[in-house]
Amino acid sequence: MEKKVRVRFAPSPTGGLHLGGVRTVLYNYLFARKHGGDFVLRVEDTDQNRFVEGAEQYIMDCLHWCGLEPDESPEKGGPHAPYRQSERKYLYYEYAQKLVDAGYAYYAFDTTHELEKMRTDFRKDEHSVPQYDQNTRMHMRNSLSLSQEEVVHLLEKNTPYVIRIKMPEHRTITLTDMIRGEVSFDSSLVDDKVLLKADGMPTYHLAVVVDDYLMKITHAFRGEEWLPSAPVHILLWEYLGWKQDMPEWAHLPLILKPDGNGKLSKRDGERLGFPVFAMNWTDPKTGDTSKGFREMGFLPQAFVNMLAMLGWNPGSEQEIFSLQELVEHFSIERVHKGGAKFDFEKSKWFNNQYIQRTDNETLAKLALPYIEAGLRKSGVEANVDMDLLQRVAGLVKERCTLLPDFWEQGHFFFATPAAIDVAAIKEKWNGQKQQFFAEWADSLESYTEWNEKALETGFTEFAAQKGLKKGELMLPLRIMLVGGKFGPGVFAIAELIGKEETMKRIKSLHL
RNA sequence: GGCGUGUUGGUCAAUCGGUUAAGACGCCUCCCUUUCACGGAGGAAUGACGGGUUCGAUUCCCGUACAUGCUACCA
Repeated sequence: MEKKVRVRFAPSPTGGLHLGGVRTVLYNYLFARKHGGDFVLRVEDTDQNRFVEGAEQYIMDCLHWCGLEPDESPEKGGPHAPYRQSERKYLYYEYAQKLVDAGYAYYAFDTTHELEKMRTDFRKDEHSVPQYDQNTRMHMRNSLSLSQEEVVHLLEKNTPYVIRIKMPEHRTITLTDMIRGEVSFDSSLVDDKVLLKADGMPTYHLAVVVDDYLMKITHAFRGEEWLPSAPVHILLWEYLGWKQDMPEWAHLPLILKPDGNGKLSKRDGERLGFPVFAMNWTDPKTGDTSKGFREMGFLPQAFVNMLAMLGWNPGSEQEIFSLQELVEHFSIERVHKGGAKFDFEKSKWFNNQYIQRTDNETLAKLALPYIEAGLRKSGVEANVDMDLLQRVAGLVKERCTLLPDFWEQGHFFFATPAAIDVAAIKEKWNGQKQQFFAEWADSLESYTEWNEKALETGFTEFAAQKGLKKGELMLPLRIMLVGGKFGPGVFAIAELIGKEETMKRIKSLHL
């Protein structure tokens, strides 16, 4: 019988969750759902120096916002709890010790200074950087180079030590990656990675193998930056005697900066003016806040859809996918090998597409906070009629790419425009027009039917009566009602703001 | 420097050896709209470069270049 699919997202709680991280979550989630498997969230908090308060909760909040809920997590628990590596600390030592006993790993007593010295002393030329490996390990202080008595003595004295893997000399280690196919490494070129740190915590290398085994992970997705250390992990699976249970690997491509080169970083977002994190992230130490897609006004569905298409595509022309559709169409084999430059313009396009497809009632709820904030900012009492907001949302949604645009595009429905772009009509303005509008405004009083159609008909007839071209009057009317050259049809606007307000706005224009 | 990975238009990308090399974003032109958008029509790449293999290569192989990742008691 096939093993049940189990995947995991294993972030370090060190800061905000960026695009690449969310995409890794997404691919994990899609794969799990597609194969009826489990999606586990495991927190890799083994580095006490980099631990950031609140980061774990923040990550879970991001997953929740995106609608990518894990089946097992520190919060939810599950059959393999605990899901926080710091709470699993006691587990790892046993396996590290097992490796030492079997001769696959060794104790190393070197101090930071000794390591630094080795790296300068063994420097072969200007450019090469020596590493702790088969060429240097016998020159260091470890259980391979020291006599057994010395080792025992050091251990008894409680000398701080780490446990390092002993990389074999000449082995070609091959892994079959679901995205890249076969990738080979020469074991003698890989260094003796630290497995267990002096503080008793495992490094990523040990922890990921032990936990993936214990949690019965069948498919391991992670960023491409892990590919170089994959041979260490494969060896560990073998040395621990678990080779038949090793998950299938998939190393995901990186998300790159839109301009220049390199992978996308927090800095790029600040520099180029777009978010890099899923939600706002405030560093508790510096107090600095980095913008998030959520706060910028993205719909989570659009954000997720955009991310899915960054490095994967279904092979068809379809671009808009619900999460359910993504689950149906997703295949890890169609994930790209190469990194993709992030394009914020395309992200905005996705958001606009989603806004257009969202029903007015939902949109009104989403837009409400922005409308209220806008009103408060303009000193108007924020008492928004939800019924009106729904109709407004329907009218302006195709010109909104981000949620705050609902205020930009619709503020004049809720408050008399503060700024009137008189310059737009000043040149062609004259007394005749001034009079026309004054008279039309008065005639509005007698309208029994107040709707777009009646207004337009009435306006057209009135213009004809006065011998004026309707076309010359449309822009002025818009400026009076809206304040600028934008927005939905003028008569639809007049219908919504009502008779009284329409008359008031027309009459208040003086130039 | 070493090792790994990658390279189709400005960007995301289809093509699993034979097509006029899809489509989307962005850009430009036009239509619709006497606003702005949405929507619609159209315009712009010969596939990093050089060798092979093949009747035939963007698609397979090799080299070069470039890009990118790793090279921590960080993940």
